[in-house]
Amino acid sequence: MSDTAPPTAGNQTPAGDKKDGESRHFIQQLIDRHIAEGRWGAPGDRSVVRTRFPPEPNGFLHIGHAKSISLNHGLAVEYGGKFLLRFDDTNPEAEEQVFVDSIIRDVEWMGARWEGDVRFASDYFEQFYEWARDLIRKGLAYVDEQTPDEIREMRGDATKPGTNSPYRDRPVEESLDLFERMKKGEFPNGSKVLRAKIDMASPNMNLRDPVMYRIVNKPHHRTGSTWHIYPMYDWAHGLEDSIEGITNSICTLEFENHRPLYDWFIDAINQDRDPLNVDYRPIHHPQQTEFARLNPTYIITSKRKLKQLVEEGHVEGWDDPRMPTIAGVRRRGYTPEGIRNFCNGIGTTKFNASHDYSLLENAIRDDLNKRAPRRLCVLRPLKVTITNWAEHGDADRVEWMDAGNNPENEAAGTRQVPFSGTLFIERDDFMEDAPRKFFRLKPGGEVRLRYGFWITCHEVVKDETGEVVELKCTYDPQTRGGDSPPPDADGNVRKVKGTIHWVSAAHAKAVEVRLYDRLFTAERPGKATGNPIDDLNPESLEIVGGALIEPDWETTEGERASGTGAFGDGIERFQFERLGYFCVDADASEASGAMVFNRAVTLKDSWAKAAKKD
RNA sequence: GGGGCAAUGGUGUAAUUGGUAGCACGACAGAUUCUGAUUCUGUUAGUUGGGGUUCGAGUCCCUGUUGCCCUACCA
Repeated sequence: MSDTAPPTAGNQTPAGDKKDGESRHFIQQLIDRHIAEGRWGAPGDRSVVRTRFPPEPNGFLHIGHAKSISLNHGLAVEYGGKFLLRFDDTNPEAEEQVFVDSIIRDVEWMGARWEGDVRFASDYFEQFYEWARDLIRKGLAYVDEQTPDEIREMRGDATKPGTNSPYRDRPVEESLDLFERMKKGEFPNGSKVLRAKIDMASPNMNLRDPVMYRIVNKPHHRTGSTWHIYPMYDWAHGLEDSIEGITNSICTLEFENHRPLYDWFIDAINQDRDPLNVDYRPIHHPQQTEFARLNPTYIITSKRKLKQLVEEGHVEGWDDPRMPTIAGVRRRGYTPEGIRNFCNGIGTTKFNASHDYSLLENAIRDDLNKRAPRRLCVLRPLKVTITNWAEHGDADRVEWMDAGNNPENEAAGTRQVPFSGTLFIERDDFMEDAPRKFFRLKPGGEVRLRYGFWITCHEVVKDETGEVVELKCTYDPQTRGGDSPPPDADGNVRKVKGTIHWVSAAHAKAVEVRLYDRLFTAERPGKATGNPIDDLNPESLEIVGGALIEPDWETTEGERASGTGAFGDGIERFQFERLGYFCVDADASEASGAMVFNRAVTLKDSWAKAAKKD
C-alpha cells in the first residue's frame, strides 16, 4: 500500500489528549467489532478490510472528496487491507474520459495508492444484466411501460402511498423478453424501465419499486454502443462493491435512506442461492456506512455552481488556484499532507458539521512551516540607498550574507544572499508617520535587515506627486549578519525592535507574484441571496508584477536532502519570509515572461490583526 | 403530514459503554524569538429543553425542540 500515508490513518489527534492512546471513530469501532466477530473472514484477521473510492467521472474532484479519499484509503492502510479506485460510470449522458484522467491524477496526488488496476462499473455491466434477469425470474423485477410522468404520479408522496403499476404483475417471460429487447436498442429513450418489485406503500420512497435500468440510446465513453440500457445507482453500486469484495462501502449521509435498498438488492440476488451450490452461490454482502461530508466555510462544492464559476469567467478554469477543486488547491500550493492532516483532524462522524476554513489554512501552514525553504522576496519594492556604504570599503562591493534555509530544520543549512549599497525593501515596511507600535522603518528609526545589517533612515525622497520613492539610510558595519553591535562604553547594548526583508537591487530577479485570497467573502456563499456569485470576493486575486526575489531562489539539492523543500509532487514551495507560503506556477508572466509564484496562504499576522482593531 | 439521521465550550471532536466532562482550533494574557512567523505558558468557555430510573446520567427511559436528508428514467 501507500508509503506516503501515515501508518495509522483515521482520527489522529496530537498525542497526549487521550487517556489510553488513540480514540476510535464510529466506523473504526464498527470494523473492529466485525473483525472480532469474524464477519468477513477468520475472526481477528484485520487484513480482510477492503474499501474503495467510487467517483462518478462527470466533473473534477474537490476538497470534499479529499475527505472521502483519506478516510477510505486511511482505513485500508490502518488495517493492512486493500483500497480500490473505481469509477461509477453508469450514466453515459454525463460522463467523459477527461474526468477519468483528471480524477486519477488527483487521487494519486492525494497520496492514495490503490490495489491493482483502476476499476470501472461499466466492466461489470454484463454481470449486472444477468443478475437483473435472475431477479425477473424470481418475480422480483418487471418491465414497466409507463411514462416517466406516470411513474412519478403513481409513486405518491411522503404522506400518500403509491399505487402499483399496471405492468407490475405481467408474466415473467414477457418482462424477460422486453428487457432483452431494451438492451438491444429496440425502444426509444424513456419508453420502458426495469423496476424492482418491492413496496409501493413503503414510507421510504426509495423502496417504492425503484427503477433499476433505463433506456439510454447513447454511446458510453468506455463501452461504446454495446448497451442501450444503463443501470441506476442503487442497483449498480452494491453490486460493484460486492464484485470487488468491498467490506465497507462508505458514503455520505444522504445515502442513509438508500441503505435498505442497497441491502434489498443483494438479498434479492441471494434469495434461493446456496453456499453449497457452486453454480448458484450467494454473493458477497458489504456493509454500507454513512458519514457526514466535509463542509468547509467560505467555499462551495456544488458541481453545478463550480461549473458556473468557470463558464462565466469568474475564475480562470477548473484549476484556478482559488477553486476548491483538488486541481485548484494543488496549483495554489497546498500540500496533500496538509490536506490529509486537516481531514484527519476534523474527525469522522454523522454530525452535519461546519468546518472553519481557517482550519485548513492552519494545516497547510503547519506542514509548510516545517518543510518549506525560506527565501527573501520583496513584493512592492522601495529603493534604499546606503549612503555610507563607500565609507567602509569599495562602493561597488557586494557582501555575501549567510541566510538560514529553514529554522525548523537545522540540517537544511544556510545559503548566501548578496548585500550591496542599493537595496529594495517592502513599501509596507516603511511609514513616514508611524504609529507608536510600528516596529519597522520610519524616519530617524533603525531596523534590522534580515540576515543583513542594521540601517537607520535619514532622508525620505519623494517625487513631484509626493510619493516616497527612495530612502537614504546609513548602515552599521558592526551589525553584519543582523547581530547586535557590541556594547557601548557604558555597557549598554543597542537594540532594535523590527526586522524586515530586503533584496539587493543589482542582484534581485523580477518575478510575478499572484496573491490569492478567499474566493468568497461569505461564510456560506449564496446563503443571503441564493446565488454564490453575489458573495464573490473582488480581491480574491491581486497580481503583483514587479516583485523582486533573491537571485538564487531555486531549491537546492542540499535542502532536499535535508527534507526541506522535498515535496513528493515535485512542486517547488517556499516561505517568502514575513509574507507567506508560495509555490512556483507553471505559467510565466504574460507581460515579461518572468517566473510566477502563487501565494498559498499568508503567515499569521498579529500586527495586521491589531491594526484592524484600532 | 410520513420515514430516516443527528445534537457536548465560539468551531470541530473525545469520554474506558452508568463513575472526576478531556483534546485541538479560535479568542485573550504573558514568555521566547534576527520572520509582528514558529515555539512555550496561562486564562476563557460546554453536555438541546423538560421529566424519570439510579448512591451516581453526556451515556439508560419518557417527552418536547432544533437541524439535515428523502417524492430523477442523476450519483
